[in-house]
Amino acid sequence: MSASEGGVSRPEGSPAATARHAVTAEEVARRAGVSQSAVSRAFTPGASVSPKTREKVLAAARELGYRPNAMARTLITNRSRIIGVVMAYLDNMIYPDVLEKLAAGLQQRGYQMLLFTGFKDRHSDPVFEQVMQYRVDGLLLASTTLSSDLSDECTAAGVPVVMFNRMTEHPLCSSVTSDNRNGGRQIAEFLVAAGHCRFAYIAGAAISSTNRDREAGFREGLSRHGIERIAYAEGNLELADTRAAARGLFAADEPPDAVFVGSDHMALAVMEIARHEFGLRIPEDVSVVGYDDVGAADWPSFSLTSFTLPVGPMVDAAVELMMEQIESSSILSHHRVVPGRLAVRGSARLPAEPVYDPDGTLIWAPDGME
Amino acid sequence: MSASEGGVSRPEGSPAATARHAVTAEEVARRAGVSQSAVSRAFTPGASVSPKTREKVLAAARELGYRPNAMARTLITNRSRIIGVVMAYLDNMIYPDVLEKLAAGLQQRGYQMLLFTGFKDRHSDPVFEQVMQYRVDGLLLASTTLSSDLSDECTAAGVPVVMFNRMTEHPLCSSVTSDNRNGGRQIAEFLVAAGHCRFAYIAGAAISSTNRDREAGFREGLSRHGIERIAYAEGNLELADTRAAARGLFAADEPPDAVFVGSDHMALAVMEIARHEFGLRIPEDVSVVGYDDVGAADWPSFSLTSFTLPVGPMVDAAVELMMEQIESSSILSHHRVVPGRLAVRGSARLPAEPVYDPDGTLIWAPDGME
DNA sequence: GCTTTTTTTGCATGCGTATGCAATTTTCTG
DNA sequence: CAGAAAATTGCATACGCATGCAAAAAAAGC
Repeated sequence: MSASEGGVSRPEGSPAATARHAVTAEEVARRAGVSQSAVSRAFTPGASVSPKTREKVLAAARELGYRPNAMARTLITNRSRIIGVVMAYLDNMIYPDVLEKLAAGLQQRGYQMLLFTGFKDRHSDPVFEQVMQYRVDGLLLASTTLSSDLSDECTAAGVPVVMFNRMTEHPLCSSVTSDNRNGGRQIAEFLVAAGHCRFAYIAGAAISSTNRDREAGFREGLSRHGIERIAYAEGNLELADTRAAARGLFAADEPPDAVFVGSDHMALAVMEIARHEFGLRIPEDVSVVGYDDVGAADWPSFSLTSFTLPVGPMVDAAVELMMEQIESSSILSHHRVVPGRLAVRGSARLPAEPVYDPDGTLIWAPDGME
Repeated sequence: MSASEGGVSRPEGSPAATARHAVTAEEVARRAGVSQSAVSRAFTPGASVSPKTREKVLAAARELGYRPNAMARTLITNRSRIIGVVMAYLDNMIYPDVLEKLAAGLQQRGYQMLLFTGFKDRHSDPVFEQVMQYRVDGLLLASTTLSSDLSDECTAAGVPVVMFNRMTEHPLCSSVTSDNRNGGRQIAEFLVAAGHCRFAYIAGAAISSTNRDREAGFREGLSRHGIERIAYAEGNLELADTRAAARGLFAADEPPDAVFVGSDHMALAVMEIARHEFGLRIPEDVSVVGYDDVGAADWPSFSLTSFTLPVGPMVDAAVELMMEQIESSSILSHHRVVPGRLAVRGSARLPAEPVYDPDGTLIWAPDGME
């Protein structure tokens, strides 16, 4: 018996025995006295097996520590039960939330998640090859887009693509977004009603549909009130850029008295700059409104007025859209827009009167009114 | 030709043609006029193929849109090149960061990540079966632990387990943690040096090794100065619980003048409560110190003094540990502790003199001193 | 040019499972 | 209890690829 050091850490060269031989259905079959087919069927819901054999099989499986090999199954069924999830970055606090809810939703339907992330800035194309080699049953893209070519390849391979929080003009993708345009417009209405006159918009990823729609809605809303001059800067979803953008706006000759920031993630940074670098009071000196309604928006320090990104319903919609396509093995092109609402808090001045959308829906009313 | 509606959304019943027949190595072989083996070799780095045939194969593959089937390969090689990552929740902002860096690190080495998350509170055991069916080459557990039985099962299956930010007494797991104990102690030294006298500790997950070590270090440090009475409450890593814990502490007859909160995630919530519910000034009335040094700790609104969780180096260590075990197909039990340092900001009163650890290392010095 | 050595290639097989089909057993019907 | 119908079972095969082995081709040595 070799002397062995005490303590919790073993020396490098003393690996535990490594069998690395997984138990197969064959072995279970032998043990249970049935055929391999029987074992397979015992593990396939709805297959034709008598309760008696199923029991025998399950018992043998338990004894041997058998676990069906998902890879082998995939080879036969042509279904991996894996969804490829591409999420370039996770900075924006909504994405961890999305990830959790998504995982739960997929898990519940027996699907797993192959995650691709951590390649901020860059395009998704490089990871595409990898994803496809694993024969994912579907592809969910969040915080990123796919080139048109690759999208075609998915279609050719029969892999449905669902874009989350991004639209695409590509004809064979589905997408789930919040009501960005309406959100932008309602924020405009709200700010105008509060009597603001110098507006600014800080963009997220300028090329993304999400940003485009929020901005378009905002401009549309202001335009209805004859306001066309809107200070503009790009935060690019990066905190550093956002801070620079905010500094530029607040340092201007006529600084804005109302800023709509394309996402809460950036809006919080803008608030910090306004207060601590420019000594501005919020909302007395400047109103700040965000979009997404992340958890921190509700913290007293920020109390950020924000338009809700309904993560739960959006994830549900995305999962449904995905499952629908997988189960019917057909590529659809549905675009689901999930409504949100303006969460009014303290970072923006309150209007004196109720505010209505052009279509007549109530955006906000003072306590006790309407 | 059937009439088709215009617009971006197609009616439900009009799926695109779905081939769902992936190109196989066989087909590529035929097209290139070689054997299937040749195709396989053309795609296997280091295999024996002449440049000429490789070119022919690659050309044919490109024309047909061939992509090796990772599942089939796994079946043969017994290597999935997939790491199962279990991360019960992502609330704590360090975890999205971990996820990004981990994905990047694994990707770089040709590995993918099968993510399991979104089952807050519950144990990891239920998802375990799922993970194992996909024949992951390794298992990384963060923000969760595995029962001893399951850990054994991994060993039996030859799957290395690396715990991230958690230790385990199980003999056949590896782990990577920050220097929790030292962190806790340095924080104690720092607070004592600043002249505090009524201390409190708010725990994260009371059962976790991470919390245990941070707390032990903190108590040890205070004990060195004869301080044994420490107010205690559990935040349980949940914001709601944390707020309740903070309320309890600040509402006490003798509220603490220095609070060490087991993680920044909770510490920020504690600051909010202190300021906005109790009107306390930080650090004049109470010092708050956290652990992790998340991004928001550096925001001016918080300026949270915190002990660094060195995410980058920790992830690197975890990946290395994993690869080492996979490549040698042996289960090791290494425990790596990555050092951090106290990031001193404004949420805790500053000592007048430099602060040293018992072992002599400098924890902090006033500007211009030492 | 011919033998020896090295490189390249194809053949055949197996990885672990699902499933159509035919054989067998069980259940039902009268 | 016999016969028909239904349920269960095993056999054989295929999924797409990697790899040992032997055959063939190319390169090297003389």
